[in-house]
Amino acid sequence: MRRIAPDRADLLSIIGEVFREHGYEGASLALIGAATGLGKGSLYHFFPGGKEEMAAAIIAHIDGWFEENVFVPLQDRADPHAGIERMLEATDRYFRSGRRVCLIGAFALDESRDLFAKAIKSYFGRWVAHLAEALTRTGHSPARADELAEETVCAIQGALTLGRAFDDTAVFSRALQRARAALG
Amino acid sequence: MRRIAPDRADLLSIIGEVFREHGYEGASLALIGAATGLGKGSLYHFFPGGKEEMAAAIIAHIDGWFEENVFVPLQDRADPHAGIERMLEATDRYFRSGRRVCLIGAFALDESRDLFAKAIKSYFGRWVAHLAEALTRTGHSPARADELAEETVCAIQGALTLGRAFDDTAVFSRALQRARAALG
DNA sequence: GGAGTATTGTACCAATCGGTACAGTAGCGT
DNA sequence: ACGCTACTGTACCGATTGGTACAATACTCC
Repeated sequence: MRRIAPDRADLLSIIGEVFREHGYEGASLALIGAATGLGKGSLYHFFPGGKEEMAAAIIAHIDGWFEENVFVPLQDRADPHAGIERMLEATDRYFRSGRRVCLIGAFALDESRDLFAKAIKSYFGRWVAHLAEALTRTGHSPARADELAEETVCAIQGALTLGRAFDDTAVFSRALQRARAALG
Repeated sequence: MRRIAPDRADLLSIIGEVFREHGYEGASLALIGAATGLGKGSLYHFFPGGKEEMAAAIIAHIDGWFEENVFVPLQDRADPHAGIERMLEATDRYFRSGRRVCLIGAFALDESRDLFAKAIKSYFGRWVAHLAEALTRTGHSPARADELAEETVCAIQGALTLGRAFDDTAVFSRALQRARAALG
């Protein structure tokens, strides 16, 4: 009966979009099934832990992507400026220039935060910490680097919210431009 | 059978907290009933349109609060600096120094945005626009004022997200301090 | 105190929720 | 061709969802 042989990464991406669009509560198994083309049988075969395991796997998947494409570049000791630029590019790519919303940010807002608090805290914590370290390498004082890093991640998250509210991707582009100027 | 005679504002505040905490989908009538102490009979008496009417009424209620406490002060033509300071104080008060999350921002992220798109867009739009006007009065060019206003509202929204992720109200306080410095 | 309205609890509804059980099929290695 | 595992569809579960109906009670004004 196998229709598609979806590798796990594809599956996680699809399910991730459902969570992104509808939130944790709103993402029903019916919606997930429709989006993936999989019945409950298959879904529970891949994720015996059900919805909660799906969400956890997606968070881990996103976390892995950021680790590789955002956090690792920031640790470039040779050229911190290049690392920061690569982070901004990866961020723009990931959020599709503002067309996409931050799933982990959305989870942070409502009650689903309690289920995934550790992972959420770790994700944002590493983002800020690695950016701050890169900024100290570009010559900023540790205190100033912490401040700038937190400000930048706040600006990105806020721009995703406002961009979505206005249904206008330009908000996100402008925020990234400002970040580029402030960090450069 | 009447136990309490809750005025509508109190009722909206209580229900608002439920939506804030659980999101639109997650805020079930059972939760709302438990929080307010009202049965379905009463709830549907006050809000014949059900959950959607409740959410719309809450958005309007919040909108009204911001209109009065945030947007009107920003329109102070005599002393724009004082208006901006009053906006920052009201914002801090409203979000309880970061302990509270922005309901309208949360709605903007998930699918419930589609139901309330107009109201959400208007809320953030007026916030940015009135702040920008105040900034032109303090001597900024219109272009620079728009930029600063958008940046500030993004920073506030982002700080609410990060503050909640870290479970740390200091994130929000620092963001407001930065805003104060940038706008002053 | 009586009439009329505002408010309430309860019973009920079909639909959907997340989750389980399981028999059956597909695909693969041998 | 065989057996084993991976995968899948379907039927089903109890609980909960948002919503309706309505009779009963509380309150208000005359």
